[in-house]
Amino acid sequence: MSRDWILHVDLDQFIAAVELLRHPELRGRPVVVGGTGDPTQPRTVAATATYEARAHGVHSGTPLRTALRRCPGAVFLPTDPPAYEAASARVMAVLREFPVRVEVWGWDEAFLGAITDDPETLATDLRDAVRTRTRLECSIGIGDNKHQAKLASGLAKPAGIHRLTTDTWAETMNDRPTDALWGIGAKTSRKLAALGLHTVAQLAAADPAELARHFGPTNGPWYRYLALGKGEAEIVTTPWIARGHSRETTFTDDLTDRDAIARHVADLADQVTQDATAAGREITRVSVKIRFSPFLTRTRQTKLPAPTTDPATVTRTALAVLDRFDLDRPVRLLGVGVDYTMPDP
DNA sequence: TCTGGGGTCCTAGGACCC
DNA sequence: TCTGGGGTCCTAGGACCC
Repeated sequence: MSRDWILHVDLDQFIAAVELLRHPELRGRPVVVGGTGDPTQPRTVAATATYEARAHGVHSGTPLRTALRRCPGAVFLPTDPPAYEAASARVMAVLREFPVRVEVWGWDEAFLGAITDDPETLATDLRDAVRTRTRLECSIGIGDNKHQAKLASGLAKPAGIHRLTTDTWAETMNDRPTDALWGIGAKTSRKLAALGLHTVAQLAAADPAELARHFGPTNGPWYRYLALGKGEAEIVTTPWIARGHSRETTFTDDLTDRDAIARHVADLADQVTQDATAAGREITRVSVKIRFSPFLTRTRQTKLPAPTTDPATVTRTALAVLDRFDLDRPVRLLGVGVDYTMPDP
C-alpha cells in the first residue's frame, strides 16, 4: 500500500569525504580539516576529522593545536566552503531526479517526501545513485515525520538505511537518554535529569504543565512531544528565506585599542550590508557581538527606524551600538549581525 | 578541549499604552 | 492617585543545530 514517507538523507563525513575525493592519496590517513590548515594557529578548531584522526581523540570542534598534539601524524587541510557548496549542489541534483519532494537542510542533509509502498527500495536506489554519481556515501533514515527520519539516519550510519516510525518508536527510543532527541541538547538534558527525567520514556510520561513551568509554555510541552516521537512532516521545497545574516571574527591576539575595535566593527557592518544587498534584502535591525577575554560574550542591538540597504546607515548604527558597551577588557571576537525585512507570506 | 562561524527560535523583563 | 490588568514592542541572553 502506497503512503507518504519522510526520508532523511545524511551525507557521511561530508567535508572529509569531499577532501578525500580531491586528495585520494590521503585515504586511510588521519586528516583534519579546519581554518587555514595551519595546526599551529590558535583559536581555530577542526571542522571535521576522518575516522583515523578520531581514533586519536580528534573530533569536529577540537582546537587544531590540540589536534596536532594528539595526532602529530595527521594531515591538516584548510576548509574550502565553495567546494563543499558545489559538492552539495551535485548531491541535491541527484536527489531531485527521483520522484520525491526535496527540502535541503544545510550542505550535507536533505529531507525528502515520497509516496511509495517500499521506502527501503527507494532509499537504496537514492543511496546508490548518490554513490555512483558523486562518489559520496550517505545514510538514509525513513520515518513518519522529520524527527523520526532524522534520528533514523543517525542509526543507519555509516552508509546504511534505517526505518523508525511511530510503530517502532517506543521499542527503539524509550531507554535512550533525552539528549538522543533532535532538539534536546546537553543543557536541557541535564535540567530534565534534575527533575528525575532521564530517559525518553520518562520524558514522554511527564506532566506537560510541570514541563511548561520549568521550560516555558512552548518548549516544555514540546520536549514531551519529541519524546513521543512526534514532529513536523511537511516538506517545504521552496528555498529558505533567511531571517538575518551575520559575520564575526575571532582575533588571534586580543584587541584592546578602541579605534582598532571600532574599525573592525565598521568593516564588518559594511561587509554585512554588502551581503544583504547581494541577496536583495533590506536591513531592519543591527546587532553587535563582543566576546571578551577570556570567554565572556555580550550582545547589543537596535532596531532601525526604517528598513535600509545603505552601508553608511548600518555602519553608523553599528558604531552607536558599540558605544553602549564597556570596553574594559580585551576583545577576542567581534561580530555584526542584521535582521532582514521578511516578505509577506 | 583554552574553546570557529553562521544560523534559528524561545524566554524574560522592561517600557509604554489603554 | 497611591495603584489593576492586559497587550504589544523591544532588548539581551540562552539553547540548539549544522
